[in-house]
Amino acid sequence: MEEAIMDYNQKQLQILDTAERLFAMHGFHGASVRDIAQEADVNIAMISYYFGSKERLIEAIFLKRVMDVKNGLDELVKNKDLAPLEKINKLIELFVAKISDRPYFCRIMVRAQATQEGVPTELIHEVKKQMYDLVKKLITEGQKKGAFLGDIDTMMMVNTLVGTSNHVIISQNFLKKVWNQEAISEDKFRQQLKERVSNHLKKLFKVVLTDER
Amino acid sequence: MEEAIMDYNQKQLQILDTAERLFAMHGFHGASVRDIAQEADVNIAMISYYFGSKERLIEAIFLKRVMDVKNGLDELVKNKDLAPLEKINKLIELFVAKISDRPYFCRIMVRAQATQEGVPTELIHEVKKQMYDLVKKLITEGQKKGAFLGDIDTMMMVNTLVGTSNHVIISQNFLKKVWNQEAISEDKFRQQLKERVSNHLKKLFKVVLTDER
DNA sequence: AATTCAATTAAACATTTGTTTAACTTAAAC
DNA sequence: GTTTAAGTTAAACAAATGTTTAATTGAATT
Repeated sequence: MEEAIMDYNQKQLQILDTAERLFAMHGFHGASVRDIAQEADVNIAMISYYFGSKERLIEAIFLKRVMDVKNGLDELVKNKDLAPLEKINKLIELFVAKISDRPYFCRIMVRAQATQEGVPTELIHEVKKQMYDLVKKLITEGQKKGAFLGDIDTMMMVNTLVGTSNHVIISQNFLKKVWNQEAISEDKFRQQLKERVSNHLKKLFKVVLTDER
Repeated sequence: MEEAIMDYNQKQLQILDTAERLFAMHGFHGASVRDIAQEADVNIAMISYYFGSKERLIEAIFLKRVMDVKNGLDELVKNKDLAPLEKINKLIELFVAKISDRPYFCRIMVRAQATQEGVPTELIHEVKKQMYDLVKKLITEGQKKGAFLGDIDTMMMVNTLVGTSNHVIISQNFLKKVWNQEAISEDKFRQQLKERVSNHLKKLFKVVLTDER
């Protein structure tokens, strides 16, 4: 991968950030290059100049963000001295924090999984596979140590972790309305939500994986 | 709602079905009216003739499908004589079956929740609210009868139900690859998946809501 | 001071977009 | 058989799309 070490200049970062937001809110085809250029306050030709094309632009966004997630997962594996359930809890915290802090990219990811609209499918599958394998490993380890129960649908647990987290993030606006929390600030609400979904998932995994409550 | 009772003719149904599939796979802006017309084997002008515009076309799709879900939920409420956990199980079965049998619409729904790309937001919020209220009611009832535990984050349980189901459906292709099930047919696999996610969620709810395993 | 090359721009490019038009066909109603 | 209205069509429409061009600026290098 040629662009593994990419240091973008200020203007390139403006473009990337704006594009991420607009792709998330209107979809790949719904966000025009002109809109992106205007909101990023750059000339429209600069996008082709720096990134080559619209497709390559969203690819750059993916490369930038997916690497983050991968590195985060790797970091977790190194923690050898944690108890099985503590490792699971760490993973939940880390994953929820990651997508909660990048709600725009989370939306793009969800879209990309639902379809294949000009998005690097292999990259997504790769990072998803990594996630599946990690959870599988953590649960199997816990079972071998006798800390976790035997009959667990590991794969479905991953789907619950990822699916619940994603759903909460993308439904943020709806939840804010339903819970009558429209007064408090965006950031504050996101922080609360992060906490709540994190605790919810931890409890869920604990009660499913172990005998304790 | 003027179009509550809409009986579409053959050609209109062709358009609706094709549009549902293409909107799901390429997004609202990614699927052109020309593509839809061509794949549905109708003249392009027929879409404006029957539905007025592209926006009104996707609205028609939503009206057609969302009503299905609403009616399904209403039907469930009538079952008075079921035990609390059996009601929950029934709800899970019904919900999973509904979105599993309509994977294209499921994808459109997920997209629509992630953003607001020319889609009737109120309609979605309405049916989501209904879902939330129903689960809340079922759990509260179970708690009053002493069948369910006390400290339950009801809202997050809904997010787990909806989020997990949606995620499994939209990740279908990925799961098929990861599990090396690429040999079996599309329908067969979807059936297996439906069964599996349904059982998973039932077990999840049981172990969280009650003391039994 | 002259040269070099990346950065920046407005304008133009060819396609594709959603929608409408106006002519034509079909088939039922009178 | 004529009239009426819905169904159907190819063509045309203006607007928007992603991308490229060719000219110009800027600043560093020679």
